[in-house]
Amino acid sequence: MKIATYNINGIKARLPALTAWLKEAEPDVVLLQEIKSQDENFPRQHFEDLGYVVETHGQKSFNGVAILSRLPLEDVTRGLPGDGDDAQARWIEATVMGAVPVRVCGLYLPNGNPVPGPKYDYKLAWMERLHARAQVLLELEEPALMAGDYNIIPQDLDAKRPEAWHEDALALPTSRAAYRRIEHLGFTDAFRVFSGQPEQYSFWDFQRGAWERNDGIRIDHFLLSPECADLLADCQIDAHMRGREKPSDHVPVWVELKA
DNA sequence: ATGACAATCAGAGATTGA
Repeated sequence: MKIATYNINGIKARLPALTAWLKEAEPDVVLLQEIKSQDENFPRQHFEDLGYVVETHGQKSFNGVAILSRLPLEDVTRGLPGDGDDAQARWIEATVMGAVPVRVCGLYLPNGNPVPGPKYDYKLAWMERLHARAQVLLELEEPALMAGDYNIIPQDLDAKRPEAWHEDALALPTSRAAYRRIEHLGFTDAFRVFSGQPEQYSFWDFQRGAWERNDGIRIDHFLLSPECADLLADCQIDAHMRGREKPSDHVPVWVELKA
């Protein structure tokens, strides 16, 4: 089972690039972030014609997450528990019914800039809720993963110019500690299982020729429960997608599970 | 210190992103 995460930065603008990638990469499941679309405007039929079932959790203009799956989905839920007043669409869950069922959570973690301020407070509060949800998932003792745009640069290794990010919400010690606190509950960063190499990024700014200079950061992650990590066969970043026509600023990251 | 780039909504330019 091949499961991918992809911050597409607008479903409407990314339809050609996403469609081409689906046909090339043939993922079974795709967790999408920043669809920037309301549910009723999402091009559902387009993906159904390609063989995917579609579940969305959208909002107008900003944020929004979705799941595309070639396998049946069960028990779909929307919204990260812990704040019924949270109007931002950043979390969707479903169980993928493969040979081994896998609970998948697609997430778009708040950016948090500028620091300090209400946006950073929201980021930290959201990560506290994520920690609580992660604990519940672990207690199930079943294959589960949380994947998406975490807006966290876990280590200096994950940035071309780490010093440029040290005061930023993506890499502040407080941000990194909140991420590690979740990881250390017992989750595995799937990408680092296979590669300790530097210069492996999932995001490059549109500005200043960042892609051409490989001036990137690794902020799109897969965290796997122990039962899911036992199924892990591969994890790769499809960096080449950043060089395509009308690319997103993020590229797909995927895992292969023996499930 | 600022802007550069892109997407959205709207129908110009502000807002958001990382």
